[in-house]
Amino acid sequence: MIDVRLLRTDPDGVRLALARRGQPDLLVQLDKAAHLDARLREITAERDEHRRQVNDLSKAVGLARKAGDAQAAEAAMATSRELGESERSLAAESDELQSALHDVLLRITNLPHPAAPDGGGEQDNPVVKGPINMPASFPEHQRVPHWETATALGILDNERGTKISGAMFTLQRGLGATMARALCQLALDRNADAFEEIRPPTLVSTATLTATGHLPKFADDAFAIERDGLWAIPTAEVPLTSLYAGEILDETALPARVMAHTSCFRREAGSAGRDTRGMLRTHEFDKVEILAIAHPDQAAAMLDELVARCEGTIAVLGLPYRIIEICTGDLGQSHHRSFDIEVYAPGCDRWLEVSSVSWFSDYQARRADIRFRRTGQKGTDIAHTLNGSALAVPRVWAAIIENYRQADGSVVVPEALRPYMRGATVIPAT
RNA sequence: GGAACGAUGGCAGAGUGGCCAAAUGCAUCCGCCUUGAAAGCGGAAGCCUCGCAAGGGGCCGGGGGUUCAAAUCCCUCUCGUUCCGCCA
Repeated sequence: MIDVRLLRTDPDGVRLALARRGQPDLLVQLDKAAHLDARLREITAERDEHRRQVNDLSKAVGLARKAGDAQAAEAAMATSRELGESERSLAAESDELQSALHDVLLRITNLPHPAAPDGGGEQDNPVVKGPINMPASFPEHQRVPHWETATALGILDNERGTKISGAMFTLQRGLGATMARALCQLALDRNADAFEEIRPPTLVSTATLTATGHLPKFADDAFAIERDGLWAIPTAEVPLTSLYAGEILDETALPARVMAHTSCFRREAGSAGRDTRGMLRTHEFDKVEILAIAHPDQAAAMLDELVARCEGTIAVLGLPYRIIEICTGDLGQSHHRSFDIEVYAPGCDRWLEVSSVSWFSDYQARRADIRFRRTGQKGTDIAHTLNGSALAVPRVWAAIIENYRQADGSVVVPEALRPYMRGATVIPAT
C-alpha cells in the first residue's frame, strides 16, 4: 500500500507519480481514498472526544462510590449511558469508513520510481544492456524449437504431463529432469555466499498472498484450495516476503537476504492457447528466488546487486541475453522499479523473459507490516523489499536446448551445469 | 478427528472488573565507576493513531457481547502446546 500520510501531505506529488502509469481509473481511486481519509479523520476525532468524556465519567463513578456518594455515582452513570449511545454510532461509522478506505488502498498501485522510464506498455521497455553473447548468426541446426528437439531426445514428455494433469503442465524426464534440478542447484550455490536458503510452504494463507499485492486484485491468476482457505504460491516471493511479517527487525539485521527453490503455480488465466507448446508458459514450474528486506537507504544498491546476481547466472550459462527496464505503463501493481533479463532462443526466434528483478519500496512491507528500529532511536520505520528470479527453470531450460543444439540433434550440457549432472557433457541423440 | 490447557511489551513472565499501559527479570539506551570492558550503582524507555503544539484516542491473539467502567466476565474464530487417534 502507498502511505496515506503521503497522500495527505503531498497529494499532487502522489497524483503526478501515479499518472505516469497511464491508467485514468487510478486517479479516480486516489481521489476516493483522499476523500475517505478526510472524512475518517473527522469522525474519528469526534468519536475520540466522546470516548474521553465516557472515560472521565467512569473514573468519576469509581471515585464517588469509594467516597460513599451513591447519588453522584448514579448521576455520572446516567450521563455516561447517554454518551455511550452516540459514541457507538460514531464508532460504527468510523469502522465503516476505515474498511472502505482500506479496500480502496489495497487496489491502488505503488508509485513508480522517478528514474523508471515513461511508457505506455511492454513495447516501450528500453533495452538497457546488451545483447551480450549474441552471435552474428545462428546455424540452421539451432533453428529448431526446443519442444521438437527435447521430445526427440526423450527428455520432454508433455503428452504424458498433459495426461496426468491437463494442458500446460510439463514433464521432463531423464537428463531433462536432471538438468532442471541442476539449474536450481546452480542458482542456489551461486547465491549461497550471501543468502540464507529457506524451504518455505508453497500453500499460503490469504493474508500472505495479500501482502505481496497478488490479492485482492489478481485472485484469478492463482490456484486456490478453497476448502482449506489456502493458495498455491505463484512465486517464492510470496512466502519469503511474509517471513518477517508483523515483526520489528533491528536495523543491524538489515539487509536480510533469503533465497528459496520452490515450485510456482500460475493459472495463466486468459492466456489459453498462447505459448502452449513446449515450456514457455506452464501452470507449474520451478524457480529459485532471491529476496532482500532492506533499509530504505540500502535499497537502490540492493537492486543493482540483485540484477547483477541474476545476470551472472544467465551469463555463466553462456546464453545470449539482454536486460530491459520496465517502463511506467508496464510496471506491476506493487513495483517501484523493475528490470527484466531476456534470453534469446534461436529455435523459437524469440526473446524470452527469464528473470524479473524488482524493488517494491515500502509497498509490500507496509502490507506485510515489516518494520525496523533505528539503533538508539524511538519508533519504527517500514522496511523495503526487493527480489529477483535467480533462475526460472522452464524458459532457461528451453533456451539451453535451442542454443546448445548440435547438428546431429544432441544437446551439449553447459559447462556450469556439469558438476550437477553427474558429469554428463552431452544429452545424446538416440 | 477427539480432549485438556494456553495466547499479555523486543523476549520471558505477573496481573481475574475501576487504584493497569500493565509488576518483575533479561535485552536496549544514557550516566557514574574503569586505561578499556565486564560487574556494580543511578536513570530512561512499549506500539499505533489524530494534532503545529498542548494534549487526546486506541492497543493485553482477531471479532462480537455484558457493564457507567473489561487484560480481567460471556460468546466466537484463529493460532499454539500436551495427550489420544491416524500417518510419510
